[in-house]
Amino acid sequence: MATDSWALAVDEQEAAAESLSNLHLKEEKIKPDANGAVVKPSANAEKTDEEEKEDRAAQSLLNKLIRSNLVDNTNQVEVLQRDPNSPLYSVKSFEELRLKPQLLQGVYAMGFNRPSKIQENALPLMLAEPPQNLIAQSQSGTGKTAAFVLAMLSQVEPANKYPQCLCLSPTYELALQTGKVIEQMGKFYPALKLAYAVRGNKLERGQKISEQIVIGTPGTVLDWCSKLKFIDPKKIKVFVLDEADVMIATQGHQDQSIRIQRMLPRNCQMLLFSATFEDSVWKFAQKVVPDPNVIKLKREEETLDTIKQYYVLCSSRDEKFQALCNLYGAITIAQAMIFCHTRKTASWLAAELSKEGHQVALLSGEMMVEQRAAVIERFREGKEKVLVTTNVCARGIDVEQVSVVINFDLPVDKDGNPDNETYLHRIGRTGRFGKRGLAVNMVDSKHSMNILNRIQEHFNKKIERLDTDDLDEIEKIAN
DNA sequence: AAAAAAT
Repeated sequence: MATDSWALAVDEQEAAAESLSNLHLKEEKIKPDANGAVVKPSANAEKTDEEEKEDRAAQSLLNKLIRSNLVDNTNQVEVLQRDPNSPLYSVKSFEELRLKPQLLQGVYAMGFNRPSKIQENALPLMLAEPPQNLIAQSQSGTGKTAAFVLAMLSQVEPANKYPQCLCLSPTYELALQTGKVIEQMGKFYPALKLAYAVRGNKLERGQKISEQIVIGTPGTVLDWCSKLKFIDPKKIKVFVLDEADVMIATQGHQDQSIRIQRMLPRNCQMLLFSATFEDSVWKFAQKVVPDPNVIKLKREEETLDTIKQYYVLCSSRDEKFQALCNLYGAITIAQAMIFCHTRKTASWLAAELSKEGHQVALLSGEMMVEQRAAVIERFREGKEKVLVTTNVCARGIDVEQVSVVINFDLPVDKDGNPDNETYLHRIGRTGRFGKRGLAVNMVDSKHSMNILNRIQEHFNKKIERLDTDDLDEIEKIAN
């Protein structure tokens, strides 16, 4: 894929990051000590025996907490076709799909050998002639992104220098992440270009863009299609809604998403993907998508089997903070995300943690986009171990080393009711692609205990108490 | 309440 200025900037950042991390590896080279035991010199150089002991305790705590069943791949896929008479089939290999050679090359270059469960069923429908509309629900980390990127890339005509595929994401960070997948998978199309319709990406007025694929957030995309006329929506062939439930929910980005959708041509293919669809949203989805095919991965609660869930009982925000500090040694063994309800709490918590001498990163919607891009990049590279954030990072953000999610505030909607979908998405940031994960919920009142109990009932999955003052009890619970 | 816009 030809790189535009934005993509080039990303490439340069990556190259710089790579050389930095190589340097880091050299410094950290593991070598045996005098007794033949292998230690990481830089990790223990300035630590006292006491601190080392704490480190070991934290490591063993983490290992016990996240020990869990391996992924059970027995999830069943349910497929409802818009034409029940046409043959139902799934593919077991990418070759069967007869993709263009450049696309197949891109698929293999990304390390995909065979389709995932959702891809087996979704790809034949999406690539059928004529193109089919699809509403698909499957858990976090099952390959939804690759599925719809493949659909866009197989429909696109690189020779036509105007936007033909449009993908909407709920946040800036997710748009960047998905854009990277599009760039990687499409890199063997020499003439293909991708445009990012996100905040801060300002273009010169008065001309159309030539990129064949556009990824973006709703507000900017709407502007590009209507007021600024950078995009001719009538020429869009494939329209993708990622995290579709929040994109069409009244509480979410419904207005803008639907306004964009109405500008598209009648025969435009519509693809809706999400891990969750609350009942009312599911009904609305089937109303706005003409003749949809529907794919559901049964037993959504299976997701939770690879994630150990706990709660910590406190009586105030300050106590939650203390409990979090007690846990800190354990959570920083790998990477962790800490979710707060408001931007204000997030920035307060990040400040308090750094006052305690902990290195943390902060990410919320009140920050400038340049800053947000830099923070998420540092977190991805592992330069930041702990990310304090809001619901901006609840969905889709995929950082492999994240093994701990902490709900400093439980997810609630605007009426103060438990937000089960957001809960599932948040803790789904860990335990991705079959890895194990740990979720810790901080409770600070009768009210939030009630919220937690309702979440527990909704998923019918025990959330156990964790006492961060008592290491013995932690061990006991972990066993 | 958060996110999302060149308003």
